[in-house]
Amino acid sequence: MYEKVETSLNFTQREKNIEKFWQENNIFQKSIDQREKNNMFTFYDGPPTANGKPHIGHVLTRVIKDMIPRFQAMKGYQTVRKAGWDTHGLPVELEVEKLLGLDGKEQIEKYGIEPFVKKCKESVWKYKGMWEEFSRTVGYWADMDDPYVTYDNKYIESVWWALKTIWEKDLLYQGHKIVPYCPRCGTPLSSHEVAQGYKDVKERSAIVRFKVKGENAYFLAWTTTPWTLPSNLALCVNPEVMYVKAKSGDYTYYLAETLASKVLGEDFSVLEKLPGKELEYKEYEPLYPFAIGKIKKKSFYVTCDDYVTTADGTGIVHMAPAFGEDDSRVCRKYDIGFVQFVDAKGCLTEETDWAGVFVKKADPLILKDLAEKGLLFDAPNFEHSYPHCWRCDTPLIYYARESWFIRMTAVREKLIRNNDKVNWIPPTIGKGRFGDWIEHVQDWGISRNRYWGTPLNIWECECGHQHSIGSIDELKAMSDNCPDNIELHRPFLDTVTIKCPKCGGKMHRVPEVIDCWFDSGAMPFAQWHYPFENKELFEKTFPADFISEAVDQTRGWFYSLIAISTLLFDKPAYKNVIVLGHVQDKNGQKMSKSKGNAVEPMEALQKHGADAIRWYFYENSAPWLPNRFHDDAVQEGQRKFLGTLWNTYAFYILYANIDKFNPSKYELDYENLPVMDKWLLSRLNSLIKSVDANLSAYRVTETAKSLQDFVDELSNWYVRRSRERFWGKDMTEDKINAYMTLYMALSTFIKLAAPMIPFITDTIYQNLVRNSYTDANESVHLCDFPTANEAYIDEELEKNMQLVLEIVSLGRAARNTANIKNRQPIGQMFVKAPFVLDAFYKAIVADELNIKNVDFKDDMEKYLAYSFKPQFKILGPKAGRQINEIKKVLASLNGHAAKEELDKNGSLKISLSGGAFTLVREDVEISVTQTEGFATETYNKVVVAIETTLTPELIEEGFVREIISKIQTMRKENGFEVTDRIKVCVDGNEKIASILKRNCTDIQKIVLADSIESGKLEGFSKEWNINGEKVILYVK
RNA sequence: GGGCCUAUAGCUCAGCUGGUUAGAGCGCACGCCUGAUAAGCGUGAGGUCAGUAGUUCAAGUCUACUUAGGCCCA
Repeated sequence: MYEKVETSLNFTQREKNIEKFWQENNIFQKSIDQREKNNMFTFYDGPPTANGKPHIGHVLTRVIKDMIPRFQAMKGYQTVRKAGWDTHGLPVELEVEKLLGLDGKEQIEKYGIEPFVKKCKESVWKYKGMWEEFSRTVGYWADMDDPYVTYDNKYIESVWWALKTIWEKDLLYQGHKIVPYCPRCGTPLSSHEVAQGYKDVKERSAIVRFKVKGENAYFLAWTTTPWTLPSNLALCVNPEVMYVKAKSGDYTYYLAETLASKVLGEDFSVLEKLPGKELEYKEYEPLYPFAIGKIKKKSFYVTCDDYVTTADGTGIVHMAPAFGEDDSRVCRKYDIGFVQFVDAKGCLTEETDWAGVFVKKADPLILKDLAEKGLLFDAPNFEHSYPHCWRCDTPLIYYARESWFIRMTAVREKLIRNNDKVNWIPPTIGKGRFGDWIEHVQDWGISRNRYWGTPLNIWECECGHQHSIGSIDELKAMSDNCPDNIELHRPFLDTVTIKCPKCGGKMHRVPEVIDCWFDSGAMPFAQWHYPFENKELFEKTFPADFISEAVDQTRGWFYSLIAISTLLFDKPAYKNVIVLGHVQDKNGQKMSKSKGNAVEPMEALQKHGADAIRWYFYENSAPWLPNRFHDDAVQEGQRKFLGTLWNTYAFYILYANIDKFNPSKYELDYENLPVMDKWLLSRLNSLIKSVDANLSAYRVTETAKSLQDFVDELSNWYVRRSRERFWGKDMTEDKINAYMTLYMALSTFIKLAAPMIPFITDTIYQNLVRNSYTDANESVHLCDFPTANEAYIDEELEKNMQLVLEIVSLGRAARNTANIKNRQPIGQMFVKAPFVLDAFYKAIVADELNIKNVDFKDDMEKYLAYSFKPQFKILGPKAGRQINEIKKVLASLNGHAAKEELDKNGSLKISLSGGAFTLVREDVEISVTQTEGFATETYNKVVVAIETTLTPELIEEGFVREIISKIQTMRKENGFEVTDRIKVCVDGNEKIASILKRNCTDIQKIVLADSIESGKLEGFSKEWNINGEKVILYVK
C-alpha cells in the first residue's frame, strides 16, 4: 500500500523531511561512493566568502552548480564536489577594521598585526552557519564537512609551490603599478573602494605648449592634472587620427584636426595634414629640467597608442609614467624612463621647485609658472567626476607603487590556445568578453601591501639576491629561526629569515601579501594540497569537467583559474563553463540593500520551497541572461509544473490504493497495450533521449521546457483521456495496462527530473517506488539515469497524436464559434489535414469533441472558400519589386476559379501592369477563409468543419449529458465518496423526467445510482436550469 | 571615458540563416469542461518589436547613431 497523498501543495514542509532523510542516511556520500572510482566527473566549486551573507544570486549559482553534477552522478560518474571558502583579502580586512574601529594602515599596525590577523581569521566564519543552512535548504550537494579553506597552511603551501614554479620560469618580477592611492591614508584603494567615492569637481585643466625640437612649432597637449607635468617624459598621439600643423597668430601648433577649431578658434591656417603615426618619435624640449640626468633611457618624444581620443582636449596627451595606467603602459612599450616627483604623502619632491607642496595645491602654482614662461596655451575650467577617498574625502591620485607582477604577456599565446579548448556557455563570452580580454592580457599585478593574505614567498638579501621558498620544509631547511609550528601568515613569517645562498647574509621576506584571486585560481591543486599530497587524485580531477559562476567572474575566477593552469600546466582548468546572468529585481534593477529591493534568499526559500525556486531559474530563461526575480513568477512555475506533477502522482496513488494495485506483481505487456499507452511510452522514451542529450550538452532551459511539456501532456491528455479506465470495479487487463503505463511514466519521469527538482522527486520516489519494490534504491538520487528504450519510440504514433491534439483544439474553437457547448453531441465533422488518421485516432477526436462522425476529406470546397497570398520566401527573389502588385492581384481573385485553374494546369496566370506573370503551386499560399452552414476553423495546414444543425436525437443526448453532469456535481457537493451508491429523484419538469426515464439504464450506470424515480422527494435537493428547463433533482 | 550584454503584450519570456496577420505562459473579460487537479479548453481585449536614420521588393531580425538598464575595466 502507498501512503495517502496530501493534495495540499505544502512543499516546504515536505522538503524539510527530505532534507532530514538525506542527512540521516548520508545519501550524498552514497551517491559518490557507489560509483566507479576511475570514472570521474569533476566539478570545481568557486569559493564564496563566509563573511558576507548569501543573497538571491547565490541561489541561481548553487542550483546550476548542483544540478549538473547530480545528473552526471546518476549517469554513473563519481562526482567529487568539495566545497570551499575564500578567506583572504581586503574586504575581510575592511570588515575587521570597522569592527575594531580602526582607520587605515597606521592604526592597524599600532593595534598590532598579530591580533588583527587573528580577528580576520575569525571574521571569515561569521556567516558560515548561515551559508551551510542556506546550502542545505536549496539542496546544494557539496562536501561541506571537509572544505578547502584558502587560509589553511596546507593550502598556502600549495600556492607557494605554484608561485615558486612561476618564479623559476622567470615569470614573476618586480615593477611599477599605477594604483588609485589616498595620499592621506598612505594606502592604495581597491577598485571597489574607489567606486564609492566619485564626485563631480570643477578644476582647471591645462593646454601646454611643448616646443618641437629643431622646428619652430609646438605640440599642444592637454592634461587635467597639471601637477603631473613636472614628471612629464613623453607625449602620445593616436596613430589613426589625422593631425594638422596649423598657424595661429605667431605660433605654429600640432594638434588633432577635428579639435583645431575648438582649441584655436576660427583664425588659423592649416600648413600640413598628417596621420598621428607620422608624428611618432618626433622629439620635443622638456618643460622642466628636473628629470634631466635622472633618467638614462631616451625620453621626451611622441609615442603612439590608440587609447588617445579626440573627445576633448587636443588629441595629444602628456605622459607621466608614474601617474597613469595608460601612461605607464605606453612608456613601458616605448622603453621610456621613469621619474616620480611626488612622495607617498602626495607632496612634490625636492627635485622640483615646489618641494613639500600637496599636489592639488601645486596645480595653480605650476599653471602660473608655465604662463610666465609662455608655455601655457590655455587653462580652461573643466568639470569631471573624480575619485575621493571614501574614508577621509581626500582626492585620490593615481600613483606608481613598487609591485610584483606575473608576466602573463609571455604566455598570451598559450592562454588563447587554452581558452579555445573551453566550451563556453554561451559561446559569445568565451570569444567576446573573455577572449578579447586575454587577447589584450596585461601582466598580473599580484602583490598587495596588506596584512591578511597569502604572504608572497620571496626572501630578499641586502646583497640583492632574491629567493623564492616553495614549501614549509624548504623554509625550515634554509632558516635557523623558523618555529616548528610556523603559520604561513603575517606577522609570523615576517620574522623568519633565511641564509643567503649567495653571500651568506640574512634574507628577509618581502612585506607583500598576494592578490586573493591567485588563491582561488589555485584551487584545482591547492584544495588537495598538491603536489605534497594527493598527486593521483589531482591528476584525475584536473581539468574540471564543469564549473559555473556569474558573469562578473569573467575577469575574476574564470580568469585566475585559466591563468594559473596555463602558467603551471599549460592546460585550461575547466572544459565546460556555464556563465550565469545576474539576478535583478522585478524592474530589471540591480538588487541592493540601499535600494531596499533585495530579496532575502532564506525568506524566499521558506515561502516557495527550494524546488519552486530552482525550477524558476532553470525554466525562466537562458541562464546567462539577467533574471528578474519576484514572487509571482516563482509561483507560476510551481503551480504549472510542480503542482501538475504532484496531482498526477496523487491521482495514481488514490486509485492504486483503492485497487490495492502493486506494479511489482505485473509485467508491462507492451505488445498488447492500447495505442494511448503506447503513445505515452513513446513520448516518455523520446523525452529520456532529449533530456539526456540536453543535459549532457549543458542546455538547461531546453531540458526544463521539455520536462514541463511532458508533464502537461501526461496530466492533461493521457490521464484525462484515460481516467475512466481506473474507475471500473474489476482489475481488468485494460486497467492493469493503464496502471502499469502510468506507473512507468511517473517513476521514470521523477528520475529524469531529479537533478533539477531533487526534493519533490525524492518525496514521490519514497512512496511511489519504494512502496512498490522492496529492493528499490534508497533514494531517487542513487538511481541510474534512465536510458531510452528505442523499441518504445514510435515517431509515427507521436506525429499522429500531435495531429489529434491540433484537430481537437480546432474542433473546440469551431464549437465555440457555433455556440454549441461540449455536452451537446454533434453529428458530423470533416477534417482536411496533410495526412489521414485511422479509426482509432478519429475515435479519440470524436469522443473528445462529442461528435458522432469524424471524416477526412480532401475536397472541402463545399464548406469553404479559398484565398491566395504570395509565398514570399519563394516568390520574393523571383518577382522582386513586382511582388507587392502580385499580392494585390491575388487578393482580388475568385478563389474557387483560381484554385481550379491551379489544380488543372499546375500553374496560375495573372496579369500585371508590366505584363502576364505565371505562378506555380509553390509560389502561393492558399488559405481558407469562409464558412457556409458549417462552422470551420483552420490552423497551419489543418482545416476542420463541424455540422451545426442538430437532430432531436442529438438534442436528447445533450440533455442526458447535462443531467449526468448535474447529478455528478451534486454527488460531489454533498460529500459522497467516489464509490458510494445513490438514489436519484426528479421533480418539477415533465420533459426532464421523461428523458430520465428513457435513458435511465445509462444514467444509473454512470452516476452509480440504484434507482431513478420521479415524485419521490428524498435526500439533498437542488434546482437546476438545464438547457432552459427548470427542474429539481434529489440525491440520496 | 572604453569594451561587452540587454530592451518584443500589463508581467515573464520565445521569435532559426531578413519573407508580410510578431508567438507562448501568467494576468484580465466572456464562455466551456471537470468525481485527481490550487488544473484544463476556447474566444476576446492588450504591441509605434526602446528611438532615429539607412540597406532591401521585404527589417523585430542586418548596419550606424541615440536612449535606458546591467556587467567588467578606467
